[in-house]
Amino acid sequence: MTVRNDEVATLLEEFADLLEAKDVEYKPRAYRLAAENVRDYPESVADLAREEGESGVSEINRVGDAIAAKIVEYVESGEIAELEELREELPVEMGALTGIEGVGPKTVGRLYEALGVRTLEDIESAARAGEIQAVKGFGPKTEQNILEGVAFARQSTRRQLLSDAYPLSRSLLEYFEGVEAVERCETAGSLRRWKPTIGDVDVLAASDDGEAVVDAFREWEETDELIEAGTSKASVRAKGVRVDLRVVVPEEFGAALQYFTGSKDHNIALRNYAIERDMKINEYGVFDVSAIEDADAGQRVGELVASESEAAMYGALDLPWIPPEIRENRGEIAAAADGDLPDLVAEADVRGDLHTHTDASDGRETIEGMAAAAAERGYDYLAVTDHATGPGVVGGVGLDDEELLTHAERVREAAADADVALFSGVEANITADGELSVSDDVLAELDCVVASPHAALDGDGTDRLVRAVEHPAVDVLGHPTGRQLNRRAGLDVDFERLATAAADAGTALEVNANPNRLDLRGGAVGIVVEHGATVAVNTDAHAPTSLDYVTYGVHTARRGWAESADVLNARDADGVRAFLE
DNA sequence: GCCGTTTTCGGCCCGACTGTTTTCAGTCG
Repeated sequence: MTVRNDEVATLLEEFADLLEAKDVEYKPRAYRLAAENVRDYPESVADLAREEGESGVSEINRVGDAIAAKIVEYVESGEIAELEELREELPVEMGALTGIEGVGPKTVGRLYEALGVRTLEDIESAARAGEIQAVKGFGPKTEQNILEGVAFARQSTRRQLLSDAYPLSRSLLEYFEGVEAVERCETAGSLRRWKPTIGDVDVLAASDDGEAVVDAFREWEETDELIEAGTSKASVRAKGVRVDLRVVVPEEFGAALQYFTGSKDHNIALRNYAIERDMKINEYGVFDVSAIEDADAGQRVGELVASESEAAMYGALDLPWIPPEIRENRGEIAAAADGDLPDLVAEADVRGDLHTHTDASDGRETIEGMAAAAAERGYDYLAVTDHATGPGVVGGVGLDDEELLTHAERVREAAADADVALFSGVEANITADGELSVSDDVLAELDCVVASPHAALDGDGTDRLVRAVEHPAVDVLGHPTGRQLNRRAGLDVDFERLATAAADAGTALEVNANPNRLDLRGGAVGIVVEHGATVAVNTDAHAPTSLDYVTYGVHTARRGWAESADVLNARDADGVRAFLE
């Protein structure tokens, strides 16, 4: 059994919550920090535990001897004795209960002590019975808020996909354009960094009249429910997504935008970079504190150097502006200081799509319709890669060998009248052993062969995927891990090995831009690019509108530091033809 | 429980908001 990093991290977070509920000091924070670093650790922590034991695991940042021992214990035995004891002492469904807005570990602990509340059902019936407001420290408002929060917590434990959060943020920004009190506004937070899933939407507005902006926010047509509102910040629920607004004065907009975009790790590293240069950076600006004795004496201590724009904020530290997608403290500050920031691929660089479907398999549009949609986007070419039959794709959806050849002929006929170059192709299935579901002589007849895993999507997939990229007919490895956000984790993959094999074989690795997939993810793109392999940003579109997903794919590739030269479909048609041959 | 050009013990980010509290605790980002 493989133990995933996020599984270990979740256990450590439960540890933290249980300790916090018991009013233990400082340890909860230690467990949470360790959990974050375990979750972000680039390799399998379980493998590390098995191969190098406690000393290896304690090499992870913020993981010391005690937590390392617990991780090893979990990997070896499947449980942690001390966590089991804590669970017995406080037998509550911690994750579910803290999912209620406004309910944290301490509240859970107190309600368990006072009322024996263990589950969402318990807390709901206690609230209905009026028992909660009778507990010291709780009142009718809190009880009512819990009651309202329970219903939402039941259905919404998931993180939002970009395809939910991004359009919502655009809608709010457009609305604010018409609000007089708003001078400027911008998305911040993980959405601006284009993380594949979003906890909530953060929007920042510049105004000298915070109350007017908050009032307008409350009247936004998408607002379903007000969560809280003050004079400088407010939160609402809109289409099931939490939207947080902050209002700052225009002079400090850049500082606030930088601060609230994060990531937290990037900001900590940047703060330290500033301190080393006798500067101080926070959400109000960059300050020169070289002449100040106590730089911690206040929020705006020292001589203000920059605050109005983000570029000026970085410029005050002698750094070029760093694109939000790479603000993850993965070396971007050093690269910026050295003048080595990548020239990231842009959406306008994309010249075509190499993984699309038509009504010949499970798409909803004809070859001609998809070609017209590609032309309308200004593309130079489109590959028609309908499903082949095979593991994970049933006959009736996928095409067999004979149907593939007929379909390729129809693509060639359509190409004569199309305003873009058309490549005939297929999305073949990769079997559990790494073989393809289409015969070699059929593959040889097609311009563009995408090979993707559609079945047996768990366990280590490296051997199988390496075999597929080394197949001479394969041009693109489609959605390599097969993950689906909020649904399944997909294959475990040694991306270094896969990237090396792909670079040697001249096969591109896909960033599938479908917002349910985003596979490869940004971190994997970084490894792929570093090892010299080529990336293809494809939408896997099953209808013309899905070609728009390219936005999500490009920003995911940018999270992996991909430049235009790394991206196959940023080349012109001849360049792509040369690669496919 | 973790960590150290504040280094082996003594600290651990912090401000806004809400609700309950008569001066503050819990949650959230």
